[in-house]
Amino acid sequence: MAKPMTDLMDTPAGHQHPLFPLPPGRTLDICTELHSAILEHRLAPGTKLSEDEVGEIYGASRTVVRAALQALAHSGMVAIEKNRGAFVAKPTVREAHEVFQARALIEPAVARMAAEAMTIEHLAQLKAHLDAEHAALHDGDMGKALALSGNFHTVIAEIADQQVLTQMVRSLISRSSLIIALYWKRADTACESHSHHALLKAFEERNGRAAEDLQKSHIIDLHSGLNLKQQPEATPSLAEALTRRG
Amino acid sequence: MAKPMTDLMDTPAGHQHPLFPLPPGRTLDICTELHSAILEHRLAPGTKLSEDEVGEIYGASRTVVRAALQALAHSGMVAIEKNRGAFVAKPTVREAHEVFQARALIEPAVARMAAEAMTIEHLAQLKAHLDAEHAALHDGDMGKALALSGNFHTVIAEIADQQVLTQMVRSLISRSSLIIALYWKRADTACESHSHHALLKAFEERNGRAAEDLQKSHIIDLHSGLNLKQQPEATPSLAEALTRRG
DNA sequence: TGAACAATTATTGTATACGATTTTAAATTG
DNA sequence: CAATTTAAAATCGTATACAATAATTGTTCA
Repeated sequence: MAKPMTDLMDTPAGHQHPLFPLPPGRTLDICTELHSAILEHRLAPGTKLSEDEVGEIYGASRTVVRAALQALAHSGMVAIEKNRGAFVAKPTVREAHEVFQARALIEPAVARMAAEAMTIEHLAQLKAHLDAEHAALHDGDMGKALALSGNFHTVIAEIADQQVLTQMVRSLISRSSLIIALYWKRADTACESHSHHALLKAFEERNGRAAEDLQKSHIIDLHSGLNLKQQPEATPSLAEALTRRG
Repeated sequence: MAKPMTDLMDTPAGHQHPLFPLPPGRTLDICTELHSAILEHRLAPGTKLSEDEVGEIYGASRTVVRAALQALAHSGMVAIEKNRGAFVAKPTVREAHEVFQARALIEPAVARMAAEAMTIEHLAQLKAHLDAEHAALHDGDMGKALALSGNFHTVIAEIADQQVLTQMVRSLISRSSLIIALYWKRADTACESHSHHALLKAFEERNGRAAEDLQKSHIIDLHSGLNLKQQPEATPSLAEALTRRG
């Protein structure tokens, strides 16, 4: 099944990062760093990302920080407002619905493709992922566990060997992390683990149809675990002030 | 059916362009301009986009041009290579397949949603679109006709009132334009018109299922109209040299 | 006391300058 | 004459400086 098409990217710009269309450099480093921080819920939605501040933290000039922030804006993780600056994005209720509707459309199909392309190495990779997630949960590192949980979905897309869809899934997962930070109502974050293990079982059996159905149910379940009846915060300015100078 | 949810974007950064997450300004202007030029096949894939050159054309500094080029890179229309500069993207055969696979997955579902949300005004909008396309074709303005043909798909996504999916469709359509520029083998570009008219009929009948099926067939047909057996050009350097100093 | 207004501060938008890298072309040599 | 080396030119990566805009603070007046 594994065709000799080993090179993933034979475009002239084949050296750039899969997550951001940027050449290697400090710009990409800052992107990756901020991206991880957001995925691990170390940066709350609405947090101001001052160019000077970020630049001082990472020892970079405003020029490169600006490029990083704009890159994150294109991924939907950062909102840039004219003459006001960049903020960690705060998805609306509507966007939350749309993101999970899109996931329910795309990810089941991707899971089916992944099941058909699954190799022993891929299965081991997914198992390691679940183990790492379990370990993080055991250590009480909720942020890391959540980031790994989201990354599980991205890895599935990578296994499906569909770069275009992988990029879409990545963006949707990242935004889902912000949505969960704002709207998650359940206390049990470990419930995901069950779905992921079930998915793994379908993958082991190379059962594309089962993987598709499980993934669809899983995403609908995640969607239903959100409290999307109200705005995220009644007093956003106050909360922002508190989170600002924690 | 038309709910009172009139505001499309109630996020704090609600003033930015739907196509690029950029605040209004010259950066967005240059983005829009280059984007149109690429969609109308006035800029060929592989064309070098020198920062100085573009900046001189639009009377802007390199700073703003860079931001525009990076924005286009995030949409997949431009490839940036380290220390070499920006080029109009040249999708590979693999990417061409993936883009149309993604379209075949997403756009039929979007068409179904659009059919369910269709109003009289939307139908008039779509009709006007087809008329404009027909007029452009009659005037021999192939580039404009092609851009309008692609835009037809985007408008459907807008009617479906799904911003997240609309952004994805937009990106896929833009890349499709580049793919068609490189790999299209049929001479009859007007054949699309038939499919679009058939879609319009399904929309008029508010037949979601029919719209979904028609859209899927249409995209598969477009995919099959590509010559994806070979690399786009045997002597790319020559062609690039010609387009460079036209 | 509270609201409206004005001056200050801080932050972003843009332009320009300098260093690093690549490309191109000329010059040299076998 | 062709291939290689070397030097020049062009282009990009980054930093910094200045201008424009928004936020803040302090003041004044009702």
